[in-house]
Amino acid sequence: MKSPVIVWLRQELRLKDHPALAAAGANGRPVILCFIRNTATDRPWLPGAASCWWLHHSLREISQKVQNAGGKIVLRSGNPAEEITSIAIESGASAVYWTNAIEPSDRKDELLLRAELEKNAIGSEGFEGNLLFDPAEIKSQSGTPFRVFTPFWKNCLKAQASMRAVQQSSMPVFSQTALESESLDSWNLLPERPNWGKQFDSVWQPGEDGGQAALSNFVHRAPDYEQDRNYPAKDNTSRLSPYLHFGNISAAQAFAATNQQNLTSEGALSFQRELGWREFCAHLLFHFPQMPEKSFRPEFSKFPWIEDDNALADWQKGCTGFPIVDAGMRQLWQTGWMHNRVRMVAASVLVKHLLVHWKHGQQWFWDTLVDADLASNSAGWQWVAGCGADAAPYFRVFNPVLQGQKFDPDGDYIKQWVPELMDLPKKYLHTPWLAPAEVLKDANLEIGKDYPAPLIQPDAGRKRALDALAQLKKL
DNA sequence: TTTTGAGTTGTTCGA
DNA sequence: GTCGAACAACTCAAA
Repeated sequence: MKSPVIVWLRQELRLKDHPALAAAGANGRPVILCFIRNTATDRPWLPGAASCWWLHHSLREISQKVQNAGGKIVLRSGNPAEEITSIAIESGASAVYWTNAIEPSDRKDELLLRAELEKNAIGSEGFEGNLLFDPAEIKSQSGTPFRVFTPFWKNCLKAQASMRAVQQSSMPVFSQTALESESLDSWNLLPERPNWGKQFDSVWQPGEDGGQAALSNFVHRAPDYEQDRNYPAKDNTSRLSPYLHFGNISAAQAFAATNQQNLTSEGALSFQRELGWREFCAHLLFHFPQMPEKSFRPEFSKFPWIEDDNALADWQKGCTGFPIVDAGMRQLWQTGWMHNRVRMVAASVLVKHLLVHWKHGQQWFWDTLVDADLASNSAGWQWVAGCGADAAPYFRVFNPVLQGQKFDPDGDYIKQWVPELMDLPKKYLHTPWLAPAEVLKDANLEIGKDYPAPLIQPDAGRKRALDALAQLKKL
């Protein structure tokens, strides 16, 4: 009887195109899958509430699949190094395999586990699988990590030959283990009181099957992606982000799928560029592990942020008085996701018009997004705030009214998520506070009662942000 | 080696 | 109404 190999799952909750799993199951070796709910108290960035929802359903799906194949997933809570070593000893495993992670605390866990396993003469190996490229391999000509996206992605495309390819492998043999496992339900990953996730079920199908379905659905829409992706009402983004974050599908699968079908389509190339941004953010976090905590540009530690709990709460609830922002924030709360264009506008309003520290926005998105990803979320917020790598120039301040008029010209998106504005004529949909009294009356709307007045006038907010940034330059 | 040009997602102003 | 320029500072690659 061959001794089993353990595969430690984290953010690669799939069975196909899984290099660590394929290697573990090679030559008919029995495989034990395990997932450790990390309860180490010194660990920052434990999964947020929406992430927990997705995690629950992904784990349930994969564990069902493994069960159907005659095995089971071992679920444990605690410190990964200790738990996995003890699982390995209990099961007589010859080795533990995993997929290399990017998050600093995950990488620390890998080192600790490797050391623990070595002490017990158990093998260990980390595999690629989450990204298209190994972030340690990509360097500019001067040998340093890239800090600008375009040269980074050019470099990646030039090196396409060394991009990780999709791996076809048959289902491994799963060990019929008697190892103890906690029950998924006992982890209480789903919301209860209140059950804010009740709309999630109708919007998402977490897991590998849902990911494959979303990918093939997107491939048909990809030709129009370039044109339509900026219009939230058209809803022609890929919606693959949570599947990619949890590894329900791999980035390599997504890249390959859009390559086959639409080799020459602008839309496919533009989508692959977005995969490139995911890759770039991971690259940044890998090389600059402080990114989630500290501004990339050190001078921003002196930025005159305003601690304004009321403004923050209004922003979180979708009550800023800017319809496009409020629509986005409510879409986020109700579905765990927000359209990319609207994310930029909502984020810009928080950090520029309201001068609230980007960390508060980062934290809220972390808790509410089903696709919350430490690398992308942190890099994105720093980009909007202007303190990140390859960040927006300081003078680039989104005007929430103009953005709404440009990208939701008929107000369909706004009306979907801010129904109290339903009867307002198109002319005032983006500026309800400017509507004449009789128009408001006809629309059954009282500003300040049915819908808030804007927290700050767009031009005043813009000026205040530019002044704050100018002040920073003088220091 | 040094210089030069270009760089995800914008807005405003003045011609 | 449309269009180009201006709005920094810095990274990277190519000339």
